[in-house]
Amino acid sequence: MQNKSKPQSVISGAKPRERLTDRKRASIVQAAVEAFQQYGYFGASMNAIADAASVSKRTLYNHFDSKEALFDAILEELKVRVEQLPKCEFDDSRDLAEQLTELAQSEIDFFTSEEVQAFSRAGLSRVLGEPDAGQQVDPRFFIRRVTTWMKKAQASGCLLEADAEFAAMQFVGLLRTFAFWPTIVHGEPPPSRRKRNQIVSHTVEMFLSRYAVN
Amino acid sequence: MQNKSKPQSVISGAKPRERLTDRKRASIVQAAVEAFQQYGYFGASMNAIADAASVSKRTLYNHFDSKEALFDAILEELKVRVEQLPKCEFDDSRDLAEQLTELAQSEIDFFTSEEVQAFSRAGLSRVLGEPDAGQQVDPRFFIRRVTTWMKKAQASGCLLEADAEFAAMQFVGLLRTFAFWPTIVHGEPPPSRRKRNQIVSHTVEMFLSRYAVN
DNA sequence: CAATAAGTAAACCGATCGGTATACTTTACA
DNA sequence: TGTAAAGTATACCGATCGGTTTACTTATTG
Repeated sequence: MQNKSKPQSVISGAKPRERLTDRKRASIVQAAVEAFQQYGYFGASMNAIADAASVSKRTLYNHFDSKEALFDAILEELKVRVEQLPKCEFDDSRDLAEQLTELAQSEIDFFTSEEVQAFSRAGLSRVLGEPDAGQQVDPRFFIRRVTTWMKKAQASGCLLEADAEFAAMQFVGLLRTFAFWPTIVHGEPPPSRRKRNQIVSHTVEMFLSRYAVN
Repeated sequence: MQNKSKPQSVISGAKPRERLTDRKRASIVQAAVEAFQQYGYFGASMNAIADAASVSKRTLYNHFDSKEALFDAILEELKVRVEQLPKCEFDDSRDLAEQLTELAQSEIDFFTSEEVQAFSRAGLSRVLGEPDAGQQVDPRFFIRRVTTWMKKAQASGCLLEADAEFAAMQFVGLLRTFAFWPTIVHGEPPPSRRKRNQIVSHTVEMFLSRYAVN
């Protein structure tokens, strides 16, 4: 018997006194996230996940009926995370650039986080190998928050009228160009806090130079 | 031992009057591109590629020592393609927006093309499953053309001084946000000519509103 | 404190993978 | 036209995969 103090789910919060079965489950999820990140969906074997989780293979299959089910369970947890992001309501009494900066910052913090990175890599590798099975995620889902912000800012007359969703994609796209895709594709380390601030400020600057009312 | 005498593109279709061995090779490559695109690097099996190419497995391995070699051979062809893109030299006697539009258009045409899409999917699926073995592609490679354009435009005083590579990434990133990643990730059909023109014009507009000297 | 739910290790299954071996036929060219 | 190069079909190899089975031990709980 080795570590009794296995960390909890990478994705959900910490809970100190859990039943063994819950700890096992959390251990599995953590190992799965790491394995999927490191080797992709197909490269991560259930054997390896069970080993890394210090769990017998049968236990793994008692918790999750299949590799797919395991993956989907993690995906579901991730979606919850997205919905728990701060609301970022537009407030026309506050400075526009300041609010945009906040929005960009929370956005960039989200998708440079380890869990999101891990799962994006895994999800991408899966969708690339099983084009059919991957359409469970709405492309608009991850920019919905920004889109609604844009709409409100436009309605308040603080932003030029334009296709809000398009503008939101430009905004998020600029962030992802520097802080998401390079990490995913080239395995670069995620940008430092300082780097991220630069990216955010350049993005806000470009966005406002196009959409600010003057 | 691979190439003997083969100036013709491996990626494009087979020509009628070739030696049998060349036709076989071309057939293999074509089948491989399609298989890699459809099933990803790991999902595409050498058996399936041989069958699809109407070639015996031994012939496949006579042309390419391994799956990796086959993949790399195609990758090499793709690089040549990139280098053959029109030069797009900056010309300060011409309208800035017009030139930027041309640059964007040739850029977007390139990475919405079927071959580039196919190979991006394959390359991505591979790099996600073998993070170590995939770093043969320089991230700067695909924006080099735009970067040098930016530098010349800046030197001519037509664009605001700024980090040329960063600006190039913003420019290309905006294009890819709409015309590359959605196709790769969500399997959407590539945007129509009309759609692409819209993307180009919005991108040029945003870019100029930030970097044009006025 | 039993009963039972959940855990363990290890062998096993059928399928598939990348790649090779064998034995033979077709194509290309000096 | 004869021979070497390149093609074919098919079976095979060892490894690994997702998932199951067996026989047993440990935790949790009424």
